[in-house]
Amino acid sequence: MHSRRQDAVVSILRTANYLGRFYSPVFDQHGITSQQYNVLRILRGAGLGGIPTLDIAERMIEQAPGITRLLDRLERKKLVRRERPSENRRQVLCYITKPGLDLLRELDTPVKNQDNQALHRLDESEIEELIRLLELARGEQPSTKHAPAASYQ
Amino acid sequence: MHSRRQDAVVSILRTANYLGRFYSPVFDQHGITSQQYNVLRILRGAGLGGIPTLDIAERMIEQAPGITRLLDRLERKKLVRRERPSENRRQVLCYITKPGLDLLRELDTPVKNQDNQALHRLDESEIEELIRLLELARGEQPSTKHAPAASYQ
DNA sequence: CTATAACACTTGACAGGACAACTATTGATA
DNA sequence: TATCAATAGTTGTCCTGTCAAGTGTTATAG
Repeated sequence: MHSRRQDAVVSILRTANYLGRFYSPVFDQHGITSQQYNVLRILRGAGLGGIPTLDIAERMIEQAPGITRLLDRLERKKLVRRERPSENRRQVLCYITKPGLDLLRELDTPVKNQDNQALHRLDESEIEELIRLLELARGEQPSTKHAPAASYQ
Repeated sequence: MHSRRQDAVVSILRTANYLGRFYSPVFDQHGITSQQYNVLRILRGAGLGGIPTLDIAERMIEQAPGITRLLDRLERKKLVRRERPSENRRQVLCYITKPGLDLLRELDTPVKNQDNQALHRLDESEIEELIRLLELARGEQPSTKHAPAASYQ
């Protein structure tokens, strides 16, 4: 009836929830959400060349419609700029603005603080083991060392 | 700059996301969502006495407003019944209906199947270790054996 | 016994994720 | 070159989650 495997599933979901709440005060204080922060980080990473809308969606593991509207909100806050280049009028290139970069810089330290405090009960080897088990859980090949993610999600 | 602790956080979030997508087809096929399923399970667990709205919210680790509206939708589908008892007209007791119980019974097998397939790459000792590490991650005292959760979340 | 606090929600407004359907471009094919 | 398919987004709708503010009900204190 009741399996440990199911307990593990529940535990993963609860922990994700817990972590969301752990980080959210940092973003709240600056008037953005964690998802908006992630998009801004992706845009900062993309640099001056900008990045098409759907490429952002891909890096976020999210569906396109959400990204369009999330960008709408960031644009309203002047943190992001979008333009449809005349060479290829199908896609929409997205750029982070100066105020966007400023906001990210303000957030760098507090976010890093949260990163360091998160999971503080786990030591280094436990962190590695957790990463390995979660990769297995997602059906991925466990890797000894990971390429850096675009952002914290 | 970039820490393994942060990788672990990202990994937890991604895995939760992955699991959500893993289970959702089962619920989709029966016209409910995973959250609605969770509430129905809680109501089934509560039995004939019913359970107040906020008690459901508590077990779901969710805010009250979401539960009120979720119950509205379940009531529209006739899967749930609510009443304000005359002894204490402040609270609203929620009950699962016959159709609600029938739906849960239909879902029992497919959900159990998903439970068994989820995390199939992990063996028993890895499941135990994962549970332990996640409890630590949430800052809880690791427990050798857990009380069964009300539902999969 | 009446004002006030505490309780148990409910409502409104907004961000986010998901799906389906639609629009506008561009590329490919006949 | 006219047509059709593929690409890249956008719009509409729905469910969920959160916060703030409001309603009705019961308990408490003066």
